[in-house]
Amino acid sequence: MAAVSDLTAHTGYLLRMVSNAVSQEFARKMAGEGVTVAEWVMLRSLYGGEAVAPSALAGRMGMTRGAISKLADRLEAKGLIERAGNPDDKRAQRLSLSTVGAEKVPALAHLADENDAVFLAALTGKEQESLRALLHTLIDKHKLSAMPVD
Amino acid sequence: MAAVSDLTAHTGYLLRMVSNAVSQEFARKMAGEGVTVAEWVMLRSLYGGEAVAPSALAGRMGMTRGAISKLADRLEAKGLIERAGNPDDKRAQRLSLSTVGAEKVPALAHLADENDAVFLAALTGKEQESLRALLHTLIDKHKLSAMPVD
DNA sequence: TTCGCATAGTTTCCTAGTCAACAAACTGGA
DNA sequence: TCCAGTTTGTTGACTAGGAAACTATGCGAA
Repeated sequence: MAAVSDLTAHTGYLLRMVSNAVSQEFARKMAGEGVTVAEWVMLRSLYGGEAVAPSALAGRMGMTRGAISKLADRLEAKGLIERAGNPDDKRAQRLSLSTVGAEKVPALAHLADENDAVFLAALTGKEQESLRALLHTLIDKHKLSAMPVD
Repeated sequence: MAAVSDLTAHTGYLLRMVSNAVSQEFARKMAGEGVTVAEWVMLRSLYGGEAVAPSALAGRMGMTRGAISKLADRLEAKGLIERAGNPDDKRAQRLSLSTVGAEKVPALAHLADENDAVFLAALTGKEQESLRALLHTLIDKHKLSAMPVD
């Protein structure tokens, strides 16, 4: 007999369930600020640093260059980021936050902090530490690096 | 000064990172069998039980009825599920696995088991237990129920 | 020098969702 | 009884992202 394990028997399943719950709630909060999660990640990635090439962001965010191109279009249309050409290499661009964009990041970051805190409040401080440690172990051992967006 | 915490400071972020890694690898394996993750979840949900109404599946899978309708179209076109009318209520339908569909589930389930095992092998048995327990705590406390698909 | 290949970003086509409007079928209170 | 409101599944418009083709630019070896 082929044993068909229950869906919830898989830790991957539980992970997705929990992860989705946090993310969806977070997406809802971001939407209230007129921003998507992907947009938030890009804004945060550009915050307080050098201007960044779209292709570099693609790597960091785990998205294709095509997706980054469109995402940048949207953020530029909203006036939150700026595209600058690179005189050294006419193919290249440098993305950076606009003033408005930079001003918006702290508020969004606060929502992110809050979202995290509320969700994790279901665990004790020790448990939270434990969870974080386990996730870090998985990330390290699997050499995960892309910032998740979807 | 408004403190802007690092993206990776959020446990929700780590969760999404790990969850995405497992899911994407799983999606890749499912794709090799010509099935998407959402399709797998629907197939598994229909396995070994009564026929189910689309709207019930929508609830279980955390998707809209519209999405379920289209998903069922695809699975029906692939010959993996069957749609039956309900004489008691002419609006309603009952979805069930076709013979082919039922035969396919165990193989897919095996892939799911394997995917999980490989990923979690980065943790000791005790750690795996611990992770599962923490996730269950979060699920219980937040009363999560929808089967995650995306 | 220049030609072939690599690289950066864009664009087109496709997929899989959501949301909201809808038709058909059911239900229950006046 | 019958009609107003609800529920079921479907559909169309829209969105976000991936894959791959495409354009423009840069670079290195012959």
